Amino acid sequence: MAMRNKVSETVIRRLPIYHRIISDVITKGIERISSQELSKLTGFTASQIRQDFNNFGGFGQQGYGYNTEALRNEIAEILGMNYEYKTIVVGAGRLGTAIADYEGIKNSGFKIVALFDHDETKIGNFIHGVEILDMEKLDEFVKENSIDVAIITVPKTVAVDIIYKLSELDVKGIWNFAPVDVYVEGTVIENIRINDSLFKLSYYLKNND
Amino acid sequence: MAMRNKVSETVIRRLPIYHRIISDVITKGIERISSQELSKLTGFTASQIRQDFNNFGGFGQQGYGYNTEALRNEIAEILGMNYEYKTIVVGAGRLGTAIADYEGIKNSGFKIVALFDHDETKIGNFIHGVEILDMEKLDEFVKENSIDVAIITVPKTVAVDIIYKLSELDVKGIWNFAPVDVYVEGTVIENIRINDSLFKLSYYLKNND
DNA sequence: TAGATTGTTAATCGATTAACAATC
DNA sequence: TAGATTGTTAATCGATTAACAATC
Repeated sequence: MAMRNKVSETVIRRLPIYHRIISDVITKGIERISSQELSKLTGFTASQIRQDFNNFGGFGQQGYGYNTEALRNEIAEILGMNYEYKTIVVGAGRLGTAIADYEGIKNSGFKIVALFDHDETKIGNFIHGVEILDMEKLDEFVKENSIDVAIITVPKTVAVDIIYKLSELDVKGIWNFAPVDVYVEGTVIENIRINDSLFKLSYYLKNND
Repeated sequence: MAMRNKVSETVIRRLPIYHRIISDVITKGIERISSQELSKLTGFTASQIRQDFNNFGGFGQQGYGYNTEALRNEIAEILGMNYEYKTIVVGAGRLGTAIADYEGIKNSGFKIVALFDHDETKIGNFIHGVEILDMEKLDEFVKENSIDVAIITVPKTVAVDIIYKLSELDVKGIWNFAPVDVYVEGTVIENIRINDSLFKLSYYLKNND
């Protein structure tokens, strides 16, 4: 799988969907699948699916389709799911601990090594074997353990400063759950605007047809 | 604000962003704003912003720009944020309670009236004044209280069945956090694939330029 | 009025779909 | 081989950007 011209974000957004659906199919013991069948499962057109895959190289075989195992591995490789990222969770409230607890995280290559919080009643507790540390020790910990990724679940008011600081400390990726968009040169930031999705629901509740 | 031709989902997805940013601006006491200034704040082009708004009617004034208060109200109206939806949370684990607890929910017109769980140690507890009820009573409760919206935070394995059931019980909207895509005729379902966003992060960590 | 900025039409760009030759 | 289905080019569609007349 050689990487060529920049692939558009529209395509990247579909890759995790392909990965999930192909994984489901593999679980059912199915070894090959055509773009036609994938179309039924994903709702995308067969043509689009072939186009998407061919951004990264030819994964299929004419007259046969795609081998499900091979296809899943290719997509996992493209998405970087085979790497391990040392990850911390900043903010050990309900959301932070929910995320630390979440099955999907572990299987995706993000290894959570610590949580951080100011609350003294929380410090020292363990969430699924991972300790909650004092927020005061954040800088030191990040430096000493060369942390790759931080998941931000602190309130909006402090989130921005923490993200700037983590960027300076050379954290490479940020998964930000605080409802503010932050962009920092040289750091990959995914802003999760959970609220926005709720408004979308609200819109379609009103304009349902 | 009269509604005309179907507005594309691309536009709808931007509306919550406009709403959030205009709200911030209002907090700062700013009363008018041009598409040019909004462009700087949102990262969308001024032209696109004007196009987006004009899907719903002319909110601005030539030579002046947009009145921030009026604009926010128009967008809130379009998004249906002025309605109140009777909402339940199905699954009172860490994620379910985090969501029930979440500031953003209350301000967006979704009023959480109950949580549901099987776990007897949780039943009867209160999260921010909202009681956790026995999952067995879900059907009865939904019927008697004409629930509009359900937030699903139960595991994947049971999520699909619960969503089908809720649809039959006439719940109008579903905010689904289980990592399965569900579509049911006549019910508005927003599937939140929190995992997919993580994979996107993973991709950009690998292909950062 | 003159200046500013919208609303809207036209031009461009990018993404999706259709079609089919290549080939397993 | 014949049938199936990919990989890829060309056609279409939709979304974004540019431009500017309308007008506050």
